[in-house]
Parts: sequence; structure tokens; C-alpha cells
Amino acid sequence: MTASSSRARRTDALSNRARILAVAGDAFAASSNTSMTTIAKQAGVGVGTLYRHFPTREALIVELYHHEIQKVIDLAHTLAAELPPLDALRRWFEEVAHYGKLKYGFSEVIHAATNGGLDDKNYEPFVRAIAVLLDAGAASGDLKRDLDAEDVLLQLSVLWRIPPGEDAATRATRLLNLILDGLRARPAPPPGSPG
Amino acid sequence: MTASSSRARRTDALSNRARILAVAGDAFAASSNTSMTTIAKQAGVGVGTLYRHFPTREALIVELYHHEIQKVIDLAHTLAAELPPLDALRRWFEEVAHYGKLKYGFSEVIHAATNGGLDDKNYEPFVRAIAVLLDAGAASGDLKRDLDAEDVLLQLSVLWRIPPGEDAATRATRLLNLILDGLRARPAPPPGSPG
DNA sequence: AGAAGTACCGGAAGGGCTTCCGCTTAATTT
DNA sequence: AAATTAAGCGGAAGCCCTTCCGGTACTTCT
Repeated sequence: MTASSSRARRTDALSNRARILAVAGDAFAASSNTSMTTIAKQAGVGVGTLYRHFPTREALIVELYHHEIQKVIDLAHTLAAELPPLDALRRWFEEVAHYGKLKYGFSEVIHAATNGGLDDKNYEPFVRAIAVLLDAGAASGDLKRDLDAEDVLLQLSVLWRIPPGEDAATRATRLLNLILDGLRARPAPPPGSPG
Repeated sequence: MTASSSRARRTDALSNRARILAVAGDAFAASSNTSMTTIAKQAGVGVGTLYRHFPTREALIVELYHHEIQKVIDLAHTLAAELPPLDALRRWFEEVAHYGKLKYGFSEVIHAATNGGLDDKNYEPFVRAIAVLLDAGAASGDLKRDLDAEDVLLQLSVLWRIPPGEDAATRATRLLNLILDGLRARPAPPPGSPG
């Protein structure tokens, strides 16, 4: 059922693409700001070819971490099914913060999507994963009911903008708690409290 | 008491600096991503001169909006003194969001500071302004007691990363509410509630 | 006024991202 | 097997930010 309109992709194009991904994986692992030119050179192709396959630096990165991103997205669904809503949310946030620190594919997805680039292919599943977690919390009454998944995603993006340093982990935890508390349903104030 | 070590600044340097600032003000107002080269050209100086006066693009922007930034910082102190803590905080956040949208000097300050650039000259007053607001809230019991001003600043930075669009204002408000709820002191859960 | 000293200027140059387009060559047709 | 066609290639070129340094021209001293 694959819509192969006219011709199949050329084999050299295929192998180039694969080689670029392999090289880029190593390159970014070594230094996260390796230049496109360098990657092209190492892969033995011209910049033009690199850009034909990945129209943007961010596109390349997103493609690279595609699998890891998918794993995290899947995790959201698993957690939502297996844990109490609040725990699920917290666990997932922690996972996101962790990955965001190590690799930084997430950060790129958010940034690209947030800044109008990138089609929804990568962004939307992320949003839906959050929505699942939020829905579970809304159903159980632990979370507010009118939460917007994109809002939450935006808040999460703060987690990987924490400047690196020895207290980074502590800050991440603190911020995570603040975010979570913001999402939690507020108990009604006791009657007769000062207005 | 000014430490004028050897000589006074040259008059051409002074006038160049002033002209650059004037030109840059207009240029950024017209298009926030005007290039340094363009600004230099419009100011009738070489890029080298531009960079001698403002070692970085962000430095130029920060200097440009210095006054506005100071105004917002002052406002924090005023509000803290005049309004109930929660109202003061909300009002101030709204102001920050507003300015951040219009100009974007703030965004640059945060970004620069967050990414290790920029000395504290611009960053610290911002943090202290927040601290004042937080302290007032802690004293009145409306806010949590152990809040970190830098954490809150980081959260605020989300406000000016909202993608522009017709619903931007709505989203800003929603996010602002989430952030505020995260900062508010949580009433103790009623005794006997499910753990 | 003239000379000396140096703060400051200007723009070439290096490195980055991305676009463009003439040429190559794999895939397909005859 | 030769011819045809267009997918794909490569790298020059445009624009950006920033650095560097030889030359200029304010200031100051005599």
C-alpha cells in the first residue's frame, strides 16, 4: 500500500542517508555542536547532499534521536496505565528531564516545533503522550481538569534549559515539583476564608 | 570617586556609541533580527567598531532595553510594597509577559545569563526583584517558603517562548496561572484523606 | 604649533547554516 | 546495449556572528 509514485529511491541515496546518520550519531555524541559541514565531510558527501536528506540541522538531530523519543512517548502510555496518575506524571517528567540532559533531541523537537519549524510528525505524539497522562489525572481528580497538553510541554521545556552545573539535578527536582503543584487540583478553600 | 585611570574616552568613540544605539533601537523595532552588519552599516561604522562597543549581539540588545528592564525591576519593589503578595506577583508576571512579547530584551537577558554568558550586572537585579516578591508572599503565608528566585525566573522565561499567534495571550494567561498555583502554599490536606 | 602616543576604527577573514543549480549517474525504456 | 530521464550530487555563494590587527586620528605633552 506504499505510495511509490514514480520510481524507487536510488541506492546511492539510500546508502548516503544511512552513512550520514551513522557519522552524525558519532559526531554528536563526541561534541553536540559539530557543524553540518564537518558531518558532510566525514560522511564523504557534499553539504548539498546532507541538506537534501535532512533539510535542517534540527531535522537531522530529531531523526537521530527518533527512537529514543519514541521510547519516552511509549513510556507515557505505559505509566498512565500502570501507576496512579500523579506518580505516573512525576515519573515521566523525571524521565524526560533525564533524557533531555543526556542527549538533547527533545530540546530540539520542542524548540523546532515551538518556533514554527518542523511538521507535527515529531511534536504531536509528544503532546498526545502528555494528554494521556493529564487525562488520567483529571479522571482521578488529582489534576486540574482544563489542562492543555501543549502548555505543559512548554513548561517541561524549562527542565532542559537548566544551566549545567553540580546543582542542576537539585534544581530540576525543585522545578519539577513546582510544575506538578501547578497542575494539581486545588482543594476548595475552607468556607469563610479571607477573600 | 569614578576610577578614570588614564584618559577620558575619545569623543568620536562616544558619538559612535550613541549613534549605534540610536540606529539599533530603530532597527530592532523594525525587525527584531536585524543583523549586526546591517546595524553597523546604518550607523556608518565598521563591524569592528560595533563589536568594540558591544562585544556581543545580546550585549547590544540588553544595553538597548536597559531602561525598560530597570523599570520592570523597580515595579517589582513597588508592587511588593503596595499590593497583597499574590496580587503583586500576578501583576508583575503580567507586566513581564507583556514586555517580553513586545520588545524582547528580557528574553535575551535570561538567555544570556542562563547560558553562562553575561555578567551578573543585568541578571542579578532581576533575581532580586523576584526574591522581594517571593519573600512578601512567604511572610504572608500565601506562597511557599522555600522558593528559589532563579527557579521562578526560569519558569517565567516560558512566557516569552510562547509561539506568536492569536491565542498567544490566552496561553500566556493560562501558563501564568499554572506557575502561580505552583508557587502558592498548599493548604494541608484534610485529615483522613486517602494516601 | 608640532610631535608623540595610543584609543579607536574598519573591514578582511574564519567558521557556521542553508540555498541554488549545473552536472553526474543510477534506473528505466527501447 | 544504447539511449533517455530525472533523482541525486557537490560545492560555490549568500548571509550571519565574531575576531583580529594594521592603520587612523584624537589627545596630550612640549
